[in-house]
Amino acid sequence: MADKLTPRSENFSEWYNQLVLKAELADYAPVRGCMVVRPYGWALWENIKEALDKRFKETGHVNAAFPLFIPMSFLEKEKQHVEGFSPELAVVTHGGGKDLEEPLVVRPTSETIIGYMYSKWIKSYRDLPVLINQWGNVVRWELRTRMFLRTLEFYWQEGHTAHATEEEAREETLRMLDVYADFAINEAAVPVIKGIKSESEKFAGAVMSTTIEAMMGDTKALQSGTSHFLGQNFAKAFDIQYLDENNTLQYAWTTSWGLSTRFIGAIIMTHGDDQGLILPPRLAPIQVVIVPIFRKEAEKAAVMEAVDRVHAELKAAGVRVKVDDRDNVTPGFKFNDWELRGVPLRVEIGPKDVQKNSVALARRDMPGRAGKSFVPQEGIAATVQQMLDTIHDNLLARATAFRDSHIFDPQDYAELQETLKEGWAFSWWCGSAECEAKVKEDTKATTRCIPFEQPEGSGKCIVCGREAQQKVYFARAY
RNA sequence: CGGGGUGUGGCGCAGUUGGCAGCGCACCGCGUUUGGGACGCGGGGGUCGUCGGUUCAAGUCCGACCACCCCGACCA
Repeated sequence: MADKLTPRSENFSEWYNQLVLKAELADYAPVRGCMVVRPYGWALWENIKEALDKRFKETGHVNAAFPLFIPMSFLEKEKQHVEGFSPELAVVTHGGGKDLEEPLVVRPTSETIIGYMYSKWIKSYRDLPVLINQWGNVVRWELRTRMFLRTLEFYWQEGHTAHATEEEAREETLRMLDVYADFAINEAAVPVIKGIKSESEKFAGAVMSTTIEAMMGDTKALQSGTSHFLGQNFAKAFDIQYLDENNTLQYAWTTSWGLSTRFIGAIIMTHGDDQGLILPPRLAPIQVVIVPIFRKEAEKAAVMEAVDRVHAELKAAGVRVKVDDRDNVTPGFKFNDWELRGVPLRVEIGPKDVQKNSVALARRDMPGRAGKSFVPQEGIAATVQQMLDTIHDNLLARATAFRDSHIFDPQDYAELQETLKEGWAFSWWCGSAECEAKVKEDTKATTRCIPFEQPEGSGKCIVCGREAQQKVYFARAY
């Protein structure tokens, strides 16, 4: 169950794969490219869902559920959309033992079917805005798959909104990107950069795509959430029209935004170390594990009394806590086991602690002796909660420092190529697709985003040397 | 779809010249252990990826197929 994990520094990719399996987040399914999300992984996803859902509700959104099957013809109504998605569609041609009249696409995303419904529901400016989110699964027939990062089927949330004006829809797009960034930073301790996708990187059918980009432990970039301004593209394709105050027929303006189980990959690759997973305290399914330690039966009663008392106290304070009372493995084994699983804080209670009315605390973000401290049982709940916050802050600070120390400002194209082997480049870019394509061809790195935060002035494009008005992040990406 | 690799108890693997299918881990039982991955003894578990061929005899040789993993072109 818990034999040695390949060190992260030795082989990042192998480390990731082993970790997902050993920490029991997920397992391979009998179908290529599909995964089973195991209870521990799903509990993590449930906490992600909860944190996001709360934010969606606070910003006025409601949940609904749209069907898994979409008529093939719907996908074809928006030109860019069908071009973008047709290579990766799963199509159902049979049902109930018969050929279907029209093939059904297993949704790769739901803009089309939701657009169709919105055209039925929206008649007047009084019906707007429509702010609906859906939690569900989608299928994209990817060629190359990896657990959580890219699987044929994945779980996500997709928000779909319709507005009376362009301005309002653009505001919504940015508002939800802010929600994602707030979630990533304050719940997952994953630092992200907000920005706009280039034309070649944007969502099929969008006018503008925005993204939060995070740097993984191997310095590759991961798009961790996206929010799209769809203009009137889908409104025109699906005839989403309303009468305005002046009794004039207008097309609505729509947005969509999504964050998927891929984010679990972001958490793993941002925080994990050679010992295994490190889960951010606010999302961890188990925030604190209590390991009882005793030699003889005589010691057991006193130790367990203290364990039960601390357990009850933490539970009452709302801490997600588990007592590891397995009697077939040693405490040493348990330490390693829970470290592998990324539990942020461990409480050890043994005979010495019973004597001194103390417990040993071991924080996961600081392995070994450095992360151990001995604290009184008195006021344990407050101590633990404070420690969980400290761990969150430390994880965020550490990840931010790592990222910032791997973002470079190359001075010429040769330097850019070198830079992209060991981090990101933040460079002036003229905006042309040719320059973007050249970098991709030479380095495999793509533009990740044009960040909202831009320096003053202008510069020369790192590729072609022409005048450039904006800086962009180049990086190898997942 | 191109390149590489692997299919043998749950997992990781060994299996020589074709001749009784093995080892480690995990699992079950008992006992001793328990503050950083415990130990002893005793157990259970396999139509060797599939199909076909060669042979007295195939995990092993030959052929075909299938699956999965890794690396590339596309993507949340």
